[in-house]
Amino acid sequence: MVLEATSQEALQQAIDHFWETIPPTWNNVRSHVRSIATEKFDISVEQFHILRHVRKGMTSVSDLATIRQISRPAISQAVNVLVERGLLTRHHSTDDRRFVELKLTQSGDDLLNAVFAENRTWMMERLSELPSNEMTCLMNAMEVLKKTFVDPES
Amino acid sequence: MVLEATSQEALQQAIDHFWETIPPTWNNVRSHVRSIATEKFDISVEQFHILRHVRKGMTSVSDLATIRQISRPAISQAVNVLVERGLLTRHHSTDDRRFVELKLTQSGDDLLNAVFAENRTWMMERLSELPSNEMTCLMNAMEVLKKTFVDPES
DNA sequence: TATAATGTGTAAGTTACTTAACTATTAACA
DNA sequence: TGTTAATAGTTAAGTAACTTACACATTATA
Repeated sequence: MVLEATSQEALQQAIDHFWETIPPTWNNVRSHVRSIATEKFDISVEQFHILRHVRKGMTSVSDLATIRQISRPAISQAVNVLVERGLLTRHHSTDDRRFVELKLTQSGDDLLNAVFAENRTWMMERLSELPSNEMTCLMNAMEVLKKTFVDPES
Repeated sequence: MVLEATSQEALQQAIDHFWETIPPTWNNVRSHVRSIATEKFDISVEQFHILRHVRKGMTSVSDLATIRQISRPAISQAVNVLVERGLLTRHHSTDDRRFVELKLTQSGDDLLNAVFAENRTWMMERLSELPSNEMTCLMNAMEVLKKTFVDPES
């Protein structure tokens, strides 16, 4: 026996909840990251995302453009700034010389750590107030969200 | 007896999950909305958010600026475009003539309905595949997220 | 080996944002 | 009550980040 399908009404309600929750949640977290990134380190949120993805192993301009949903030239220009600031290095791949491999410098890595550390403090202040059952619920829901809206594509 | 506090490790893991899930999820949904809004209706995602918030009762430029985290002039300029396109009307409040009350026109309302309808189809395709227990989990988690990152402020 | 495809960068133009300064209206208060 | 301060919004000017179109280098393909 399979689990019964969710009703149309419940689905609609879930979509409403999504719209009331996800955009403002991300907007608030993003805002906090922006204030750290711009005020303390003078980089944009987009530049922060690029550093973050490079550290996660996404080292090509094209991949970054795909995942960030902006054009390759836009990534290239943002990378220019990051290279000029000594946060990132470019060098041509030895396998395929068309590829430019991006790599964090030490200070790029430090900057990322510093931003994440400040953000962690901020988020922990909020998350630590949750009872453990709600935390478990949250963790499971993240997996569900990822499976539903992230993994299927790209 | 109170529920025990979440450990530091679990909190850190929750934050990691958040970063792996919420930004790409919202980015993908936003992307889909953008493709509908720009290709079919020639408005930006920001303009869509303005229409959405006005319909929800947020009728002043200042409130929109606060919730969207952009400057009042930026909202004012976006509203100009929406008024020129006949999607929104401005008129001075009778209570306090400094206030400009924004209101959706019929075609603004229609546009919003059309965008939401297309988005609903897209999201339902994905959400309908979830078993009901995961759906329940998702709904609960949205409440938790909202309480944690949205309601405390603003 | 010529041609197409791919990955990236450059150039020019557009758009959406910012801050500063302005108008109109209301509130505070001596 | 009249003057000053505060608030809501817009206008103006400048900037930053994006876009498309094109160019270049390298690799795959026929």
